[in-house]
Amino acid sequence: MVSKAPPCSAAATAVSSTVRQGRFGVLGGILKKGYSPGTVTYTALIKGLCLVDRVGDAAKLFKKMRRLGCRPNIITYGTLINGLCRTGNTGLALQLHQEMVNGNGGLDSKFKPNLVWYSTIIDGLCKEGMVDKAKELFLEMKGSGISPDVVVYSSLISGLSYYDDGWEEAKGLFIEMLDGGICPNVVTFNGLMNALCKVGRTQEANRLLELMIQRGVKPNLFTYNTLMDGYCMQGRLDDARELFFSMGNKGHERDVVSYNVLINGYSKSGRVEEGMKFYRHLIREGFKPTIYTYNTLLTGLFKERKVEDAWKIYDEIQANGVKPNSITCNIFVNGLCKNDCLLEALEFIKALGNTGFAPTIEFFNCILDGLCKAGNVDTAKELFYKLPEKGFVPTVVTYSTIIHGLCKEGKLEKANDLFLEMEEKGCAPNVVTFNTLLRGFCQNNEALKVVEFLRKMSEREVSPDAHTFSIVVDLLTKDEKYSEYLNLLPTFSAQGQTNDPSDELLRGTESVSMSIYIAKLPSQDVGTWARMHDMDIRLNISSHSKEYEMIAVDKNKRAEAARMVLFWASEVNQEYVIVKADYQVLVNCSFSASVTSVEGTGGGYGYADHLGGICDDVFVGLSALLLFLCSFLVLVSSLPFSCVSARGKQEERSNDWRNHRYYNQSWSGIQNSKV
DNA sequence: GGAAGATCGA
Repeated sequence: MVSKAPPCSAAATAVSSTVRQGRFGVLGGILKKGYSPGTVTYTALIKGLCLVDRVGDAAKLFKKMRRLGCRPNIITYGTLINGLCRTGNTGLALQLHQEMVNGNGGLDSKFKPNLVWYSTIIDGLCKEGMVDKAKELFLEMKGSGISPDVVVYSSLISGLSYYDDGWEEAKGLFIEMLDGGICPNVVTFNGLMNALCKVGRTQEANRLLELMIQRGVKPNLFTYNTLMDGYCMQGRLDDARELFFSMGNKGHERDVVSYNVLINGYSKSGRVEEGMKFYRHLIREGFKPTIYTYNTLLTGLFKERKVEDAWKIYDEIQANGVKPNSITCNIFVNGLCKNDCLLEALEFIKALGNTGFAPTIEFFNCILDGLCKAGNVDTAKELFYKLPEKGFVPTVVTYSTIIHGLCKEGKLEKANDLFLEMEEKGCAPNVVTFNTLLRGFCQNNEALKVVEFLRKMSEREVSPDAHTFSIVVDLLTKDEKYSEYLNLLPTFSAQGQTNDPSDELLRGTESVSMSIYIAKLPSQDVGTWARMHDMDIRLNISSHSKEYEMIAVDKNKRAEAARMVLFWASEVNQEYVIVKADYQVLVNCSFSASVTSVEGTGGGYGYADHLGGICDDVFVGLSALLLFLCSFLVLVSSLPFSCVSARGKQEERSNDWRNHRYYNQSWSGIQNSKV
């Protein structure tokens, strides 16, 4: 069917004005009267549907108009692309964009998108974390002769905060726009500050604040909330608090987000009581709490095992008319399971059924984990096998959870069987699955099994992570025969390794050293961790694995941080004795931090001397690890740090190592022991 | 004319 001439503009106007009110019956009326809608009418309808968030229907209508031979114009494309981007369907928007540029295989006319549409898609892509795609489009746009403006730059700069190292690129873009004569505005500054704060570079963010004031750009509420969150993430709660109270003086009243940020800071640092105080303050001041407020508080409460208080908060959510979301439900199910309130968790899920909330496989993963943690791995297995009947497809997480439960109870053979079963069913094991099994076998001193699974891992091209290394280190250091195992360790395939090997090596060694002492810390001692905020240490407590992960944000403070943590640990927990592995960590940290004056004797060397007295071959163990890392990277032929020295800024450090007597001594030891 | 920024879990 070919469309007739467009209907009279009066009809299109009627459609346009009524769709805005969401009255779509008008279209039916027009069709019944024998009018055939044209592009303008369709576009108006699509716009109306987008306005009331019925983007799916808008897309259907778009398809229909094309099927009926009515050609979309540039405004039709623009309207739909806008709607799709706004509702998190940027992938589809991108497809449309490409059709629009290429002319849909000759079916439709080609159009040249303008600045604002590029800006819309780039922003949408950034919001959905597809920053690489956004960068591609950015180049495409520049290639077609459109100069990006401050909005496009700002979108990209804030999008880059998705990546840990995004701040460097964000900074580059910032400089690029300055060079191009485009003035950054408050949004641009906020975006860059956020990228810096996300990785703990609050000092630089502060300098940026000064710069913006200098340039006459007035900071706003977003600026201060961003900075405050940066402080919180570093555990610098006192600074965050100070900023919170000083905001009023700077002419920016606090908003509910300011409260949320601070409450989140306290919750994450194991000081939920203080978070609660700010929550009460918020209510007293007449702010309306949001679901963020509650989710944050609940996370903190469950983390500190305050299940009763969590239920009280749940009542307050209802009382204050705030709508819980899927995150709230997840926090509850997870929190209850983790706090051994399995029955309550089941009740909770049952209650969710009445609210129309549909549990997902992730919910069952929580339940299964809860069952396993409570030592009911058999019940968990029963539930696990019932899931497919109910239409839930077990994921790699589901399998890994059960495998974890089995390993925990020493049922390693059954764990091994389930591994085979998951592969049979076509579910690919990931690094967590392997780590779980490896840990199980390590704890049982089954070195041959460890080697077998490392080999499987390499065959399936699953890249090991810091935990894998830490598990292997554990085996290497606790067993005298580590050099024998070392010869058995497979050489990992270089395929699938896209990262810069020297980067990987550095990350690997640093994470390993962290993991070692983390494993030795008293795991329930939240108070100790709270005292770390002066040290610029970002704390990430993973409730799932009940292990602590920490990153000293400032590399130069790592060694100091490690020392402090170890001594706190021995101070708080009388049973805690500093062992040789701890010294190893200190030495390793000192070197990796290039700190030269810890404990007076000169950084890592000082600890190395202590270490020498305790155990001469500790460095042999350390080098064994390095060698393992290197063989994994197929760098066996070169010295461990020769690849590192390729990076100019690490030159000094690698020399430190190579000249060090322990290092040389142990290196020759390893060379001899290698067949 | 339109487009951009901060807080929650796993």
